[in-house]
Amino acid sequence: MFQPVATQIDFPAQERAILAFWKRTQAFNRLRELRANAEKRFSFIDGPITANNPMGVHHAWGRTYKDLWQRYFAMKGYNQRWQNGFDCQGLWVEVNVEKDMGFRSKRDIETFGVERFIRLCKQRVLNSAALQTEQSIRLGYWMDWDDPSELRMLAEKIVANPQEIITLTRDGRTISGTVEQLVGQLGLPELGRSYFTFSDENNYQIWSFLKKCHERGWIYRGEDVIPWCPRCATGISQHEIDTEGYKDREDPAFTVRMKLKSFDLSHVRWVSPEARQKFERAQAAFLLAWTTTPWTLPANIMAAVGPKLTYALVRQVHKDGEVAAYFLSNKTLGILRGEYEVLGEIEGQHMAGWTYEGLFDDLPAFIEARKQWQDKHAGRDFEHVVITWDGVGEDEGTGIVHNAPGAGPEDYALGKEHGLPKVAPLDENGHFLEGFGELTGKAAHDVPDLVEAMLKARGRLYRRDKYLHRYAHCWRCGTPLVYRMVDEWYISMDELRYQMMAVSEQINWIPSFGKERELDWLRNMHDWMISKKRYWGLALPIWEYPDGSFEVIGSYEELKARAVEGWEEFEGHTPHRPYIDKVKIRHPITGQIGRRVPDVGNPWLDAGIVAYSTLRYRTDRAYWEQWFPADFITESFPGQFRNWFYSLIAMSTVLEGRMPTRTILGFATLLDEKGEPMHKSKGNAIEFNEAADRAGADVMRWLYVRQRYDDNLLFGYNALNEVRRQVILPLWNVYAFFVTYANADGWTPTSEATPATNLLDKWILARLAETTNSVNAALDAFDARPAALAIEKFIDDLSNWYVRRSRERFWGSQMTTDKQSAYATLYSVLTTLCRLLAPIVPFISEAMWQNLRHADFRLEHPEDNARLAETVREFSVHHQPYPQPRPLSEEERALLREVAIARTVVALGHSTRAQSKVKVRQPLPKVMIVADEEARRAIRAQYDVIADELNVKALEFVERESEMVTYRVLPDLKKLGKKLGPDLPKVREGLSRLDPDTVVRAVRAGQPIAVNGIALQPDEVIIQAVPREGLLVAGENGIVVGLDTTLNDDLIAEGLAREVVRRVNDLRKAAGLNVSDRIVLSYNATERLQQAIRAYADYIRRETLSETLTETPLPDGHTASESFDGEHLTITIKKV
RNA sequence: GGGCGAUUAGCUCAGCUGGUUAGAGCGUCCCUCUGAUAAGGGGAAGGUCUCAAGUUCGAAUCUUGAAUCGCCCA
Repeated sequence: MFQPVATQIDFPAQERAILAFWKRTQAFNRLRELRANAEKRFSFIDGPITANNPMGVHHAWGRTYKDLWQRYFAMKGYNQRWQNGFDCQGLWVEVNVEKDMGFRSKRDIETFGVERFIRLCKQRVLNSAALQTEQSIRLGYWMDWDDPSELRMLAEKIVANPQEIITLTRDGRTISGTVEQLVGQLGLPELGRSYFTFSDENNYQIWSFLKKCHERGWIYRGEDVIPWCPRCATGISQHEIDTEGYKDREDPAFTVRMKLKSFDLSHVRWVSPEARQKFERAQAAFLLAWTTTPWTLPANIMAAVGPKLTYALVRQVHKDGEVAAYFLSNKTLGILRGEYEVLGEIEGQHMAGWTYEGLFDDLPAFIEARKQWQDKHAGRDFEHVVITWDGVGEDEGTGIVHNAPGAGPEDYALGKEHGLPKVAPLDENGHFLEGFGELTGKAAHDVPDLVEAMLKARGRLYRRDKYLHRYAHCWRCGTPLVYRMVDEWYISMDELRYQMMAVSEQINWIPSFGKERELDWLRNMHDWMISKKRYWGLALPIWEYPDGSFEVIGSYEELKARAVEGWEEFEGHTPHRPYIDKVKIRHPITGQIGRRVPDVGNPWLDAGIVAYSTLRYRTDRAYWEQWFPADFITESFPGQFRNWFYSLIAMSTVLEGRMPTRTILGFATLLDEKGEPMHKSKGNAIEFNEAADRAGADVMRWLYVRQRYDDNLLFGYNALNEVRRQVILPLWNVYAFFVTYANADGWTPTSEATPATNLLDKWILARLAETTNSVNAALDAFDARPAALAIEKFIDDLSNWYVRRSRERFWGSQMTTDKQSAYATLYSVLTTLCRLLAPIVPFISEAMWQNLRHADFRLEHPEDNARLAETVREFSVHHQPYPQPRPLSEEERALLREVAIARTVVALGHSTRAQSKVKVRQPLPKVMIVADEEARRAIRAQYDVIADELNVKALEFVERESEMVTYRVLPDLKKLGKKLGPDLPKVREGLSRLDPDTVVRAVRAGQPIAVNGIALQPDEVIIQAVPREGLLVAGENGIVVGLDTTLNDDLIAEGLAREVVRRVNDLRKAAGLNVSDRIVLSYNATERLQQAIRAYADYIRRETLSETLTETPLPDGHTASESFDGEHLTITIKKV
């Protein structure tokens, strides 16, 4: 006996029961044991999930793929590592801890204490990891998970007392150490389970990578002007400003007047001689420069003009009587206020070298800058000068760009190029430094009004406008960025770039455009900025000496050997600030004392090293060799070309010059059902837990798996419900159907396989083999969608054809050979299907498997679970071998074609019935079919099935086709187009005039046809059969089906009998009877109906499991009364 | 500013190298089956294929331009 199966089932509840079953039986550990000694290995490396917040439904998408292929290869017998990863270090953790603690700046952290702050960061990571672990388990994701309660215990203790000695157990072994030490060992061989990028090994492995870069001369300290987040007080690297970093923002646009000091008018084309005189009478000449970042104006050094642009010289008389001359691009005159007069024109290239009075030369910062400049340049001063730059446009502004080399990246490069000084106005919090007068201490984005007032006081403001543009914001905290001149550490890409491109070429990118994207990124990327002026992260292993030289330390051991100071304070701690900062080293030659640069590392270093750090590259090279490179990695595409994929490839290229993975699968972005990004603040976000509770993990997984990789996934409950209805429910219903009848018949699986003789059985087994082949091929190619679609089609065939057509075979009370065969076939199909489905929908496949294979063990009973795990070695569906592909026999292929044709005929028949409004319940004398020889063979073979489906007494092939169809003869355009060209319309027209029947006869006889003097070969025309009125044609096979709707009394009576059967069975259902319950039936009916019931009494009794059928009213029982087809019927049933 | 891609039914998308009547799923409406019943099946309505010009016997498909929207990079 199987456990009874409910058709109305709460799938999420069932999933929770399966999770409990897996936990009690340690099903995952059994799988690891079963595969531990396998020769074949499938190496998957997990891209670490940011351990910062709960997991979202977008994470579940990628994690479904990760689980899918790990399970698939496990079933195929491959050994695996099953290691999940958490990304732990970096600004995102700091930002959240700051938020929790109410910190507003780095100073708050310093006041609070860096050491305590780092502990809070570790705590947040551990708590998030615990939550994400629980959620991943809920998704059905099988990994070597940590115990969430252990992680929470560590999280609590890492703050309470990191030096407490504790003991953890693993497989009966105990491992002791301080909390801090053990946290630093998470994921390492001793403790196992998920890797954490904050682990000691991960950090030290990056050290050795950086040392290797340094040995090649690629590490350098560079001064640059970079995007800077004033809140986080750190640089934001090029890698991090992705499109999400840009947001619309309104800024003030200032047009300022820069008063010219020296200029050369010899190239000016004056509009008239008077114009020149007018210019000379003006009080002053100005450049009109434009900017949308007014806070950079106090750092202005230069003004740039486009060398090829043409500038107009205009004269304006202002209200206060000032007569001024202005230079601005002649395409931007619209920016001028009031009346103006154009005096002349000059090319930008002739303006180079002109000088102007600085806007803020009176500020102490400028006075100081001049002093320093003069000290360096033998007393020579610098001038504010006009330079030319191709980057100047005239679509907006004035065609003259103000330039502040200390406050903009292009400006910085231009300043360098022209040998001009840089005035850096901002401190690390984005506030003005000393020497900027009233501006000092104010935030860059807060000063427009002040700058406006200062410019006005100096007579330099021309106008102020509002300007809406896309502006870079901090990707973590959303603060608008500034540009700031700083020292940062870089890895030079000069050589590495090309090596990385070569490595990227070797990788199989899915979808294939991924490779081009990565190569494009590599071609264009700047040197890799690896430093961050923060606290929580990789301690950059760079020790600097007072003379500016530096060394890179490659390991813990090396540092220990080199340490001359502070080692005692550091020892026993993870390599994080502040302890690591205590360690000092001595320069081997100069003897100077070096201290570590305070910077931490770019977090992508942490994630990129995992192909080495988690595979024991430093400690167990043989192990590494076994698992490197990965066979497969997968992450969401957007962003990862510059992030994880990039850093993974970079580090592997440096360390080994090899690809880190053979295949990279990328997929698009998850959006809400309307196609909009999910945001908590927008209220359209769906929490993972909520989705799992409402829809179930299997349903979610199916939605993910059937998604196209390069399309965004529009995720929502409608889509989920669709999957449930189309895939999960039909599957479950077939299973429930099987169990219901098998139990009613007392059927149990036998070991000997009975060869299928019934055509339906043979057919569904062939379909299963066909499906198995497609699914294997798709999954081998890491192509999830075709696998899901093939299974969907199979489930549909199973449910809507095999089971529907086989139903009657399960009904009789006797156990016949055919019934035996039907049970055996359906059982075999279901158990194979469970295995086929297992990697995609691990829960429902397990639920079905356990009942089909281990019905004696109750899933919900812990004692049964224990007994099962003891007695059956491969007790879970996930321990089973995956269904293997096999070639189909010729007979099977023929059968598949045959059924396809039969189903076409049925579909056409149903369609004609619908059109003629004769319901299927009413038997009809015959259908007439036009079909070619192959189709006729198929139809004959499936005669009974078709007749029954269509409820007709006979199928009849129509010999004289003209009874049912007329013909249309068309030219085969593909063939004739090339051959005839412009003559085609003539032939086309001519052909349409010929008698179709004559043409058909000729074509069938293989004779050419003459059309307007051109001979067409038989294969150059296409003959279409056009069904006559009331008939239908199937396009592909040219099959035409017509219905004979003539009725006689007998057919009508039979139709009425079927109505009665249906209504009785409705009543049975309404009365809550079992399908096998027997009843007594009484009725009262109008005349014609009464006669029909009498005539078909046996049939009705049989179809309703009625032992008696009488007109004597039953005293009690369930009664229904209905009218149909002009008749009236009252029935009463009673269970016996 | 540069590069790439997209624009097809109310919605989400197919439509290969030009070819005869442009498809699917969802949604809507109608019908229907019923020992799977909080399902299943069938049918219908719905499209100037973003716009304009060109190439061609023939253009959703190729070319050019425009518009709009994405993505990537400055």
